[in-house]
Amino acid sequence: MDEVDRRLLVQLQEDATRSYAELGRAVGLSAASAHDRVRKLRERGVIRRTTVEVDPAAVGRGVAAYVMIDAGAWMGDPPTRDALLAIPAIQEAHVVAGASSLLVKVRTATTEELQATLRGIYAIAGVSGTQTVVVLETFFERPIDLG
Amino acid sequence: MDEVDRRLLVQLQEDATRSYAELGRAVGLSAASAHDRVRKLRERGVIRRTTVEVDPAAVGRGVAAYVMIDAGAWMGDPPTRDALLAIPAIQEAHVVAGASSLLVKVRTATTEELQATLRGIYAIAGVSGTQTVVVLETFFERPIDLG
DNA sequence: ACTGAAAATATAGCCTC
DNA sequence: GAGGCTATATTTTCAGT
Repeated sequence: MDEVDRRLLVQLQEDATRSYAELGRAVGLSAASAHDRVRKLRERGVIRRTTVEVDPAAVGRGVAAYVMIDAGAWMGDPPTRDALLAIPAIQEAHVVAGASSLLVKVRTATTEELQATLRGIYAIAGVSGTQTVVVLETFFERPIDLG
Repeated sequence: MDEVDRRLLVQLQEDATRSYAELGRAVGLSAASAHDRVRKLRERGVIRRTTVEVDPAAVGRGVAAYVMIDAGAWMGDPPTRDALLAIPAIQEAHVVAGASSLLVKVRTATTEELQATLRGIYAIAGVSGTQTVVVLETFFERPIDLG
């Protein structure tokens, strides 16, 4: 993970369709060497995967919300994780420090579906309460800053 | 946006390095037709961009936190957006409904840097308070469910 | 890490339904 | 308008150095 790797990651976060020739040019390497670097970044797990960012509204997932989950007991264990994974509308789940125990990000088509998702969350063992923050507008979402 | 498009998006969200031949096979189309569909999805903005997911810890951004920002006045306007954009550690920013006005996701190397970021947030016009939720462990982060 | 060649893939033009 | 076929241009990938 030297400066060259970091610059390759910046390029790929911006646009992962760039050719290795182009990547090499951007960081001062041949296409083959750039390719080699990127391959190693993948192998080491620094690059977890290559994916496409989809417009949520365009695929009927226009409602986003963050749900903070309160618990009577510790919920930071695999059974909780699996229970959350089983709810498709939950896009992210984190164990957090603070007033609540867990924080999840939910994406649904409608507020009715959001309500159904909350019902599903309450059904998980240990959940004693939730606070929901509905997203009105997303200002921006961007890659990790590697400056 | 028919069923075929949705299946293409599922494939690409999983792994955007898949060849068009492979994509075509997965949805029952020729490589050329699959390519055509994907091109149109990009043109229409359904696919916003192709990117790589980077392991935050591997690039020295191991600390994640959500910050709820309280405001005395309405902060859902472009000047606020620009002020948040100017803080590199802020990865996402949303205007939300609830007790707070804004919710941002922050990624830093250390808790000291998190503190500095909070200082930066307090410096924005209109901010009257914050509540920070520090991520202890991320259970999972996954693509939008297109089922 | 670079060069050069081989294999795989992406892309464009044209045709058909 | 959408899919499919063919041919060409790029790109990836793998030697060897």
